[in-house]
This record gives sequence, C-alpha cells and structure tokens, in this order.
Amino acid sequence: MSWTEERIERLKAMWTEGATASQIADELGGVSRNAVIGKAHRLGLEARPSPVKPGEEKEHRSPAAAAPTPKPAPAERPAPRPAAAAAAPEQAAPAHPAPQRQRAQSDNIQYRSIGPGGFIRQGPGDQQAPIPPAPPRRLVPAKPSPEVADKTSLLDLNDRICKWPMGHPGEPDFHFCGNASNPGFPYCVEHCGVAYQAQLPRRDRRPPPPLPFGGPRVR
DNA sequence: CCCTGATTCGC
DNA sequence: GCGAATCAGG
Repeated sequence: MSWTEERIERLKAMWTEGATASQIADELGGVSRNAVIGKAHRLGLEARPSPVKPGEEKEHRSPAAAAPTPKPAPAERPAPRPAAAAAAPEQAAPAHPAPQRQRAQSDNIQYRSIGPGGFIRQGPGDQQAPIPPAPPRRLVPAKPSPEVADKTSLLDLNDRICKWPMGHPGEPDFHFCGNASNPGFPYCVEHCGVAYQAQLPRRDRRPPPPLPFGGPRVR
C-alpha cells in the first residue's frame, strides 16, 4: 500500500486529532503502526505527547557510534483539543469501519472515532456521559447546495469536494455530491457519516445515536 | 505482558 | 522514501 495523497491527508488529520499510531494504521489499513509513525515523522508531524520521555534526551541505540546530533527539542505542544470532539455530543458514536481499538487500560483516555475527522476522548468511566450543554453547532441538512445540485461530474472531482456518488453510474443524471469534503476524507461531513459506519461492540451500542460526527471543520 | 512513540538503517 | 526491528518508557 502506498502513501497516496488521501491517505496522507487522513494520516495528518488523525495524527493531529490525537489518534494513536495503531489506530491510524488500522484505519488506513495496509500499513503497520511503525509505518504510520515513520511517515508521520517524515512529514514532520511529530511533537506529540509520547509516553517515552517527553522532555529529556533520548538516546537509545548503541550498536553503531551514536551520532551526536542533538535534535532541537520540539517546542512542547499540548495535544490539540479536537474542536469537533469538544463540540460533539459524545453520546453518538455511531460507527466505525475498522475494528475499533478497545483497550482496557487503567486510566487511559481513548480516542474513539465518531466519524470522519471526529474523535471523542473517552475515559473508561464515561461510556456515554451526558453532555448537558447544548452543542454549539447545528448540523446542516444533508442536501447539496443549489450550485452543485446541477451535477458535479467526474471531471469536477478533486480532493476538496465530496466524491459521494448520487444516483447510479450509467444513469443520465449520475453525478457526485460535490459539497466541500471533510478535510482528510473523500466525502463531505454528511456522507462521511454514511460511509464510515460499522457496528460497535454490542455493549457499546446505543439505540438512537443522533449522528454528530465531528462536524464541519473550516480550513 | 500489554501498550505507546522514537530512532535507526537496510532496502 | 519506506518500514521492520529495535529501543525506551508507561
């Protein structure tokens, strides 16, 4: 599997969102955790809270002469709090395509994907902790804007617009959604919500999850 | 043991 | 550039 533009975008999105390398690897598929980390580094992403010695020098590698190349310690940057997660009513964690990591670690916070570009931080206790404050944002109706309503053709596709097929190939009015895609994903927010659905383990499922995956994020 | 990210180095 | 192997820490 190669690092296509889209896969890189997804990697970036998830990495900055706080997903672990393993989660990202699972999500993308075809790559290992190490591959993800390696790529992230080559992309210059790093600067994420590592379980391993955040601040101090790390030199672990004895075989060959350790190159005394002091890497300037990257400015300590707290993991960006995903706006989507903060805003999304975490009650709804509808779905996920890849096998969701369910690590039962003591007091670990998990990042569960709640859809494209959307992750919620979840501690062991708060399985579905209610979030009283009303979501600051309303989800827009899943309807293409009038502009794009008149058909987004195959030639109009780029990485910035939703590639969700409307209708069926072969039909005269077959076209693509054409809305702004969720950054890092091939579809718009609405269609991501449809595309990335899978079932959670039975115990994690709840009857009527509203559907607040992340929400649109402006770039 | 499990996990995490970081680094090296052969390809 | 890629990623397995390895390291180091929780």
